[in-house]
Amino acid sequence: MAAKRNGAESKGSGRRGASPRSGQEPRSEPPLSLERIVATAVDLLDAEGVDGLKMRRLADRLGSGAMSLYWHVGNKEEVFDLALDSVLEYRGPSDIVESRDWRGEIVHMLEDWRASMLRHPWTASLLPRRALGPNILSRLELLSKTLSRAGVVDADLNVAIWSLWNFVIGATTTRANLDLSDDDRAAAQQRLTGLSQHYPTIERSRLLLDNDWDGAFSKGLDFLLDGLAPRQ
Amino acid sequence: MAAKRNGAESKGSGRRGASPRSGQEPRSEPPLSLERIVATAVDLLDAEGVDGLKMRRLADRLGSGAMSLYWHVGNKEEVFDLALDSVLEYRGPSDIVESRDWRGEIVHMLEDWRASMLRHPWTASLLPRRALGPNILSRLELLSKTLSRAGVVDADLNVAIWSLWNFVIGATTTRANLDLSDDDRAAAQQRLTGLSQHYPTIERSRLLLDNDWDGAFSKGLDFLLDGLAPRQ
DNA sequence: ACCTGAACACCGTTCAAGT
DNA sequence: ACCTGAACACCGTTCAAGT
Repeated sequence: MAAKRNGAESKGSGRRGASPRSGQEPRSEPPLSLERIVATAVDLLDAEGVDGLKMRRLADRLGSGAMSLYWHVGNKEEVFDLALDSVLEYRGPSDIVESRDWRGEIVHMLEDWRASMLRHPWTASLLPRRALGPNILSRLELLSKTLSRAGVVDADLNVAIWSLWNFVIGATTTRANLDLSDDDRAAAQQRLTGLSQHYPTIERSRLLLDNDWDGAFSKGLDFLLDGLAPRQ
Repeated sequence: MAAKRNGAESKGSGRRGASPRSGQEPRSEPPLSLERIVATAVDLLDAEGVDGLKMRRLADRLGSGAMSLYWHVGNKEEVFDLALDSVLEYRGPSDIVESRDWRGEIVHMLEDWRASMLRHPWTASLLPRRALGPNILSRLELLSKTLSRAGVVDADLNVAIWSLWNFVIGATTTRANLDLSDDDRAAAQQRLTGLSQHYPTIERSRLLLDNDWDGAFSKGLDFLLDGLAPRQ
């Protein structure tokens, strides 16, 4: 309820706070800033996962008191939102002017999307439950534009986008979580072979042991694109 | 690490009837049991969401001391696992003998899957991050069998299953979470229209306002199936 | 075998206060 | 404007102990 913080907008590009004499203090910690907080949060999440991000630990890494964060940030949820979006910035060509190969473009965009998420596995748990930040929206916009230009009619556009979104989200969350713990995999294998009479088909196809995630993603994406916009 | 509990198997099918609406009126609580714990956990999750499940609160509803749960259950994670799987029991025809319409069967299975999850929105956050219980595996087995019978060659089987899995997971998590908070939706709309020059395409297609989730799911599923196994 | 209260080790956040 | 320590209200879980 405190009337203090209101920077919930993330200030768009941030960046304005460049101290005139910046770069003078290699020794001591630079002052707190939204940018530093977000960047450090990403590091922490990379290192310790979703459950590893605690406000006190984050403050520790920043060399500040735990409560100092709350001047820059409303609460922990906001840290999640900002970290998530910051990691999903699209660095590919922001616009494709002459897209002869629209399908290749889409495949590239989605594989980049997936790769960005797998580089930071915690995004898989967060993305589906959080608000969409500007970088995420940019990706959707570009995807949308490319599909539209590729000839997908307006009536099918949203279905196409959500289908691709679903595919990426599902693939990354599954990949990030099923793969993370080897002991779980081993246990699952044990259980499956033990109960192979109950699940003969998926046992035979080695569904849970198949770890060609990359191949499954690109092949599945191909199938989906075949359905969405068959090559003429 | 205590050597006590080991009933991690969930005892097969969970959740059979018993006192339907016996909240906490009668003073004579039945004794604690895994089944009661899981069923009550589901109720609690339905009512309060993932964050609403606390061991103390769960014990309250069961009319027991908070620590009593730990005799039946290893920890909170296990409660999540058991609740999740118990809710995903498939009640459809457990086997399709003469499946003329395999495609219809698959659509039915997946729409039932989605419906089961949306009836308990918290499953959307849990399913991708947890171990696969027997009911989930049964669904995968049946799906696998049907696809195989439909003529999907073994080499494509795993890709097909994971693609459909991805689609269902992505669709339900997105639906459950984006739809949950109306204020978020309003905020997103505001932001989007305010920044419509940045995201003209998705603004024009009203991507974030389109709430025909059911239609998007079945249409998208149709597209995906077209790609996976084109009707001859 | 089953259940329990007290207690520990946290964690997010409020508050009153410093500069 | 920015930062802080002390303190509060939790929460999962251990433990020693009850029946």
